[in-house]
Amino acid sequence: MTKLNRSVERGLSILEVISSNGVCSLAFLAERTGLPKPTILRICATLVQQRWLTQSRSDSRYRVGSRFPRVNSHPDSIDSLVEAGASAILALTDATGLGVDLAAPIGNGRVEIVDTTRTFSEHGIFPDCIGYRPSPFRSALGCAFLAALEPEQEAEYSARLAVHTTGKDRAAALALPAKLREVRAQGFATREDGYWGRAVDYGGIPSAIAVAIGSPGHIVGAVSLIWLAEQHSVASVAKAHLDKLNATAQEIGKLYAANLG
Amino acid sequence: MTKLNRSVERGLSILEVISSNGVCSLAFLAERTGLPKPTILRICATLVQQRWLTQSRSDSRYRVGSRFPRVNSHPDSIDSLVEAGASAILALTDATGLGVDLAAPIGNGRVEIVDTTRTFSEHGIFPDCIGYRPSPFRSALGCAFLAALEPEQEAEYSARLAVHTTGKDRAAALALPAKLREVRAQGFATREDGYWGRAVDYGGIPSAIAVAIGSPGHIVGAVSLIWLAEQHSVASVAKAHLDKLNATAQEIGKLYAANLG
DNA sequence: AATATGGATTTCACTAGGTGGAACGCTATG
DNA sequence: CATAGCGTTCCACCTAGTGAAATCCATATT
Repeated sequence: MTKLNRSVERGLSILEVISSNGVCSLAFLAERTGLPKPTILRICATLVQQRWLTQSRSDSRYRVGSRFPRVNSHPDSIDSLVEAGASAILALTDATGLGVDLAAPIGNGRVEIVDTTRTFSEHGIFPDCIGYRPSPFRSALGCAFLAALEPEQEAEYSARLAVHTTGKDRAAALALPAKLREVRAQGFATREDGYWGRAVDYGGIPSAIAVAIGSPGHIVGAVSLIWLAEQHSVASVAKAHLDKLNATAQEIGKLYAANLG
Repeated sequence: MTKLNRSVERGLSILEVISSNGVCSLAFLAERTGLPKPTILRICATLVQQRWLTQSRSDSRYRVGSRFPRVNSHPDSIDSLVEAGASAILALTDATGLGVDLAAPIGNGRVEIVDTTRTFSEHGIFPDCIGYRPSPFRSALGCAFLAALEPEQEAEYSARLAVHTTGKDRAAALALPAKLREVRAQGFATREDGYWGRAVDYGGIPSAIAVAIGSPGHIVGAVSLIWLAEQHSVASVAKAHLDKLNATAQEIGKLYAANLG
């Protein structure tokens, strides 16, 4: 058997973690890959130098770079969505007292968080989530997006997503059809219990509900309300704020369409 | 300065060569990257094991695998094009005595060779080119395709292509606008002198002329005539066969449209 | 202001892991 | 049958990668 190259293996696993999770800190990469930090630092430095990754100047976290052969993403449409959503999500935060996340599809059935109103002092949840790509199966945003798609497109994406799925996500992927039926029935998606429930990353375990933005067959994103699980139940937040969340989604959708037209 | 990781660098350069050139043999990779073959073999074995590459069982050449975050390709439309072109390119070979290549766009401004009539004994040029992605700037097929696009789409693609361009291709990329004007003026595209002119890969230095298939704004591919440079000049082949080449392109375009309708 | 915390980064001695020239086996060509 | 070029294997060499520990640095806490 031909020998393999360990460094290349490690480089690929880092690329895979970043490409499926979006922006990643060194510590997060260490946790996910099980590699020592200096090793990751050197490999990431190489990837950055080759522009497969870029590194944020302020917090030195990594995300995919210009040379990464990405699935056709539409940076323009992401910009439009952020612009369309800016004031609406602030208003929703004011009205509810909760954090609001805005996510855009990135073309492969997944979404990426593109804006947020979270602040640590107000919502007890760390705000540095922009660029993060939550699980398509287990997160509120991811499920809201998938549930709103036309059946054919949903089938195509979920088949493609299943290929790259491992570990806990695998189980969630198998349970997806049931979950999406539930989402459609109740009119909003929820974050799976325990999903990414590392208190250290949030300051506390979060709960969230999310709905899609757009009309069936042309979904342009998703918005969510997010709060500390210990403070409110999903049911109570849904009862109190779901209508506002839906109104916000519709407003953003309209504004988005208007901006493009 | 943080140290870099040489193996990772090498792995990336291999991925880049394969992703832009399509199917690649070990020897081709060795030539392009300047690395010794055993090193490439080990790195490719790693990439194959991680499914970033697949290796053809018959001739052990490499191409992108299921884990490679690929640009959306359209296998269906490629199939249609091959079907639509099959008899037409055979007829063109019969009529001209030259080799004919058929290429389809892969969605990022580049084309991939999807069928050929080349046989070594008849045309003195090796036929194992299917799956290969010729340079968008320097090959006849690539330029014919770009020159036929609408200005906006051409601008978008060439901007995107320029990002990933290095070495000799970089110079060619800068000269592209002039080259495309020339292509439009004379009605066909030519292979750049010396482009991949390694006699060893062809049995001899080839020349080629190419035209696009389709109507402006909806280009579905390109066809080329290819021959040994020492046997005919570009001018003489164009004078003798350009009309047949154009007729073939039109015929394939019509058939393609009919098959889809 | 001082202290504590938890990241990112640097250092450095060690040696596992990668290297590549040379040799091999195979297949197609002449 | 000889040749050429390919992918692949071998293996002695030693560099290039490693990772525990130390250091730096920014932010939160007292």
